[in-house]
Amino acid sequence: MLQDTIRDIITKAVAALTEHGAFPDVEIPAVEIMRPQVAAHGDYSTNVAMKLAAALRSVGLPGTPRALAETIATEIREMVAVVPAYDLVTAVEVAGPGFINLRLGERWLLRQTADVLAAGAGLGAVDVGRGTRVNLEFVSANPTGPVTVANGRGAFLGDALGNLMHAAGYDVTKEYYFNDAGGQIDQLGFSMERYCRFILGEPVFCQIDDIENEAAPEVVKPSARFQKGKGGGDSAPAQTAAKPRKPRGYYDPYYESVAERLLMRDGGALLEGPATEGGPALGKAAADIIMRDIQDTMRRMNVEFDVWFNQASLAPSGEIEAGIKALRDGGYLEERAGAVWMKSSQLGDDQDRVIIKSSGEPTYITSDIAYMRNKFERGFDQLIFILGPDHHGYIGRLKATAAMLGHDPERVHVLIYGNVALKVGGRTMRMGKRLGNAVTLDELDDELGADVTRFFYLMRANETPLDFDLELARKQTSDNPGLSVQYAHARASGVFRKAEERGIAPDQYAEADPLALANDRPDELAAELNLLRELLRLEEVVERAAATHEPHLLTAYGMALAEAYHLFYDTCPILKAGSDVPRDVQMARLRLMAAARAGLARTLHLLGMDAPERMEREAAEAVAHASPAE
RNA sequence: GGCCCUGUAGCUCAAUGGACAGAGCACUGGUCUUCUAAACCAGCUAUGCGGGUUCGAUUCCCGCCGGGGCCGCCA
Repeated sequence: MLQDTIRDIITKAVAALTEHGAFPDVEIPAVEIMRPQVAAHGDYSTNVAMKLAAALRSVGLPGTPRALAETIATEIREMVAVVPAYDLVTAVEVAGPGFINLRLGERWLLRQTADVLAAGAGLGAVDVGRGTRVNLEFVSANPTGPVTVANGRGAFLGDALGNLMHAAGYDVTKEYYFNDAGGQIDQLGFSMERYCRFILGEPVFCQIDDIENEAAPEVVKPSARFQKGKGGGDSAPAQTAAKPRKPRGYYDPYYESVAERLLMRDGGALLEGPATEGGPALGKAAADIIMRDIQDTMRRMNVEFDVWFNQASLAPSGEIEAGIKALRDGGYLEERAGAVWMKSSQLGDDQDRVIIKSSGEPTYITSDIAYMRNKFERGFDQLIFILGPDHHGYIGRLKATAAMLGHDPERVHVLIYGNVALKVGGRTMRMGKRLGNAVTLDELDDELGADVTRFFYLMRANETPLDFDLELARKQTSDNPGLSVQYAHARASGVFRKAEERGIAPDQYAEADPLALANDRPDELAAELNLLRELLRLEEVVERAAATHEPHLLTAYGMALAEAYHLFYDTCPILKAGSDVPRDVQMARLRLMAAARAGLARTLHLLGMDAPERMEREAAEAVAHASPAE
């Protein structure tokens, strides 16, 4: 990595000086490399002289940061002049309170065009992961309803993070855990039975009253069909402050469609079995349908999973028992008031947890234990959980569970993302399945398309709340920065189409000498070098985004790369009519543009987006016509 | 009450303890007979409050104020 070479140079220079006794005998601080925010400060910067000065001062020795910086800078200058591998640095300056700033050479930068192109689809790949086996679990929404805008955030975060970690050298398995067991499935069955009987024409209307007795009216919104005969009409949502009680079952037009499919598939046979009271069989069958819906949604959003894991598979395989036994053998279980508790609080959890109720039934926690044990047994070195904002209490419990299973809790990483709210008509509304106003990911996809939706989600830092302004996103599609990145790629593709029309074949510029650009006008050269700097930065972005689990760094990079590309495009003509570009410059720019296009494509693919060859402009015009300036 | 996240430009958000706090949108001007103007250029405005650590704090620590969330023998 470029950054490693820079670090190497500085470290070696300091070490050489220390060896020659240039510094008194103090502990040499670790070298930190920074990317200055201001271009005038060079490409890389280090504060090692200031750290060294502080170390000297602490033992009563003299030495100002700037003087030390000058000494180190002189050594670096000598090294880069002599060592061929260090020829990338051409300028070393001391600035400010004692920074040492390094600048990459223009000719060296221009030559990197070849490296970027040679990297191809592996551009930006690094190997900090060294094959570490990572299990990345995300979404894991319950199969009791469609994926919503809220829990959909995990889908994009997980998918993009998986891509990033893969590029950073990790062996990543992306996994979805279906909670297709337990009381919620029985509840699903309960409402399925009602819907099925309703569809079959059985008199179940009276049961609406049951529902409404169980929850505040605004919580339950049965479909219009289900509601007919009530004559209630649509009353304005009450401004209730009271927390509504959870209704038994799930009611919303979506569930009616599930019931319809259930009936088509099983012909209502499940309704007649003796075991339908409470609806476990119906619930399981409905969950199967919903799971397929969720998988369809994920496919539509281009979110890929390697493993779809079913909670229901754990009990038959004996893994639940094995998990409980593992905790018991570890001495972590205790009986209290007829229930079995795990003593997780001694391992950092907020509290102890019941794992077997006094009724003898296991809680869902036993499944979680068995599932984590299953993951470790599959040989994963790291487990990453991407969870919604209401799950922060899981962090301690999951880590404690790992510890109780005999693993280092540091191998468990829990990433909690921020709340998602929809902005409609300038008002932000909270959503939730239980508030009955959840917007699904499919609906968002219909409105905006998978790529725009994804970019919008990935622009924010994980923990930042996401206010999804649907109207703005819909109306301003053409201004969406994500599309700007795709447009940059499409624009580059257009140039190559044009080149082909002019009879310029790829092999004519494949070997072009990039140094032909060294004599360009200053503004042209600046745009070209700026573009190369951005392209070379991708590996640093990949490394950091993977290490910190922050895919939004890549979207920010994508915008910066697109901006650098657009500036290059506008400043440096190649085939533009009326431009008088020498042949060798033309070829070198085509080669550079090929590198830029590769970088844009790679960035888009890492984000999980398409890199389009062309983009139509109708959409933008339609928007312009739809909202004429007043 | 305990715990988690959060407060940066008019709005939505960035900023591995660094130098002059950046983008996008919005707004105001300028660039198309030209490789796609879905672009480019110029301009405007910000770290909630008070302490502390540090050569240096948006970042780390403490307190206050404000916003969101979680604290079941539900899953």
